[in-house]
Amino acid sequence: MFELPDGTTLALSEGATGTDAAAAIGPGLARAALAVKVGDEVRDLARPLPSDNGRVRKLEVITERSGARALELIRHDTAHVLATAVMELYPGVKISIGPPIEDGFYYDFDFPDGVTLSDSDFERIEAKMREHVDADEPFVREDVSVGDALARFAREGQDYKVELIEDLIRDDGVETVSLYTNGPFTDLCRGPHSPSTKRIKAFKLQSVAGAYWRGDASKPMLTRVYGTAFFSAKDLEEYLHRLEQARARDHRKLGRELGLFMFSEISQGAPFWLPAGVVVWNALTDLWREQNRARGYTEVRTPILYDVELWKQSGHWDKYRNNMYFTDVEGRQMGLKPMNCPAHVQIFKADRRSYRELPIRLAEQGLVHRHEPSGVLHGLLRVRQFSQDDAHIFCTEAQIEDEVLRCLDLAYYLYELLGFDPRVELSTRPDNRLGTDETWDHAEGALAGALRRRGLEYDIAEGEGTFYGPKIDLHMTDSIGRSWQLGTVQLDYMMPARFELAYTGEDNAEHRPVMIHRALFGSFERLIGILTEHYGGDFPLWLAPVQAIVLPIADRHLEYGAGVHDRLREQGVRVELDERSESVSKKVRDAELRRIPYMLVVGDREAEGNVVAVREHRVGDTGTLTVAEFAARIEELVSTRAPRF
RNA sequence: GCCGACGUAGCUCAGCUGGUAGAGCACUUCACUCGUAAUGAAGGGGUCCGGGGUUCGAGUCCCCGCGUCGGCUCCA
Repeated sequence: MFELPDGTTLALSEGATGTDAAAAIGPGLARAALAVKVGDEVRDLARPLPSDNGRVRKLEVITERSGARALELIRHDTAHVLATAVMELYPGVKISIGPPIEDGFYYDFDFPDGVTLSDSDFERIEAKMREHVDADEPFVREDVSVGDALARFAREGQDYKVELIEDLIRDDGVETVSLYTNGPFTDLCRGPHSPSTKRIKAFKLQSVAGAYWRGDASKPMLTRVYGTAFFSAKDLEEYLHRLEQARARDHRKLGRELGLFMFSEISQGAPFWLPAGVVVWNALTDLWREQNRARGYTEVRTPILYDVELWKQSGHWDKYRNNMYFTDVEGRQMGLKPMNCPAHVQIFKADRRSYRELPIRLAEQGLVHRHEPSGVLHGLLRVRQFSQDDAHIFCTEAQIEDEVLRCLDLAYYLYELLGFDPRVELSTRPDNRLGTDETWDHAEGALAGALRRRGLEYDIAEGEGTFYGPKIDLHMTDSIGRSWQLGTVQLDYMMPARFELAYTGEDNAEHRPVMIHRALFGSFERLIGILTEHYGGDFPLWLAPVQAIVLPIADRHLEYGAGVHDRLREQGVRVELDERSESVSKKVRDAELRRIPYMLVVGDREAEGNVVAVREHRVGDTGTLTVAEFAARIEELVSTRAPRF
């Protein structure tokens, strides 16, 4: 017995297939069917349904309308068709794996020596793929013994498939594997697939990239082809259009257009902050400083260059040396700090500490240098030199959960202000770790407890904690869907031990404090990158590099305009005056393109009435105000850090 | 770091199979003095990423660097 989504039940004879089920429900559904979902498992239509063993199981027929599940099916189909075409066009190519992924699929190939692929080859490959789609070739599943499968792929020289099967035998003890054949192509594949290639209505190859076999940098590099597929050309077009629009929000493009920052070959991975970018930075610094002060942090500043002895003691020499920069100073080896923690530890150690002082919360806009591999640099989001909104909290074991909760409160205060909705991750003990299980139990419990008290939903990243403690990470997504870590709250038992930190307890005995490492913006660089994309360049007034621009209509209005400009500047408004002898339309257009929130048009009427005509960015004319009224409005929006004007 | 693509004026880009560089925007000057997304004209501006090589001749072909982009790996 099967229960259908509408709650009705369906009885089928033993051995009935997915096709039979769809047909039993209705002929239209049978035609539209791509696969069936029984329980949580999606299966080929042609396969007999699993025996119900007398239980009622949920059954759903997957069609084009089934959303992500259906798209995943035909994207996986398309990956097979891609491999089919590549095998035909490039004899001797070895295939590896080709799964569906978010928004598309990929297939990894190992081309014969001397053969490379570029996107200029896509047209030819797509044409060949189209032939197979048009040919309406069924996907035929066949379950074979691992012996037969191994023999087959070994004979064909498909080494990667052989390796995959050998691993399946070794790790999972499988005795049979499934093969799927479409047209001339047979692949080792778990399935499921739709009935035939004809179900792929629209597809496109998108990019080619290198990818290590099994994601292991010591293994051969394969050629990965990315593509996507949809049920209609219209859906594909819309998707490509969305991608294009997302690229318009790219912070690297906006950063140049808005004069926020620049890069130079002469210092790879290190942003040059331009005047407009510094305004944004400083506005964020004001927020950071204000909130730190309000929440019991004290601000410090520490050096960036230290004797390597410090890094040996902290463990960075062992664990992080490859990412650090070193230099010789009069024969002494020095290293630039990649993190601020050992510096803050020095401050903690500089005095005898009492339990009465704890928690001690040291905050710093700390400039750190990390030697990131050149291939991973990415605008402001991955750089080699950056300023963290760092803080280290030295506290007792008993204070941990409250302190972590305070960190989360601050994080969410900031994130809500910025309009962020982060993904939260709790990373637990890794295999390679310091400390006892009891310590880890307590540490993980404290983090989870704080998350629970805050009512946050979170993913658990098993084993992804640092070797010195578990952590909570807050992630945001950029304009092209990549996830970046902004905030982090980490518990650390190791650093206090390595530096023999101690405080005198109520019992007059020495105790070891616990350290909490905490950065909520992550870094100002990454934050501004994400913020730029988040706002699409339209910064809220409190962050906008230029908040208003005065646009005189004709040269004879320059004097009045200059007066308006000066009065606003005295009120603390970041204001400019467009003195060019251009048309109003031109001045408005340029101000709109610069995303300036307010344009103040002044002509005869305004000069006469001692007012300004206010045009709001992306809104248009909003009427006339006196300069004082306008300044008050700005002041209100800035002081409340209003999300949008 | 690895794989691939790319690198032409400040920006965005054109430059067929080799015959010593071009557009739009921006900039400067002049004219226009304008009421809410481009007024017109003239002008200036380029070691074609750098270094080798092939060739009578290289922006164009080859090699080596550097950088950027997309992935992969990495990411306190």
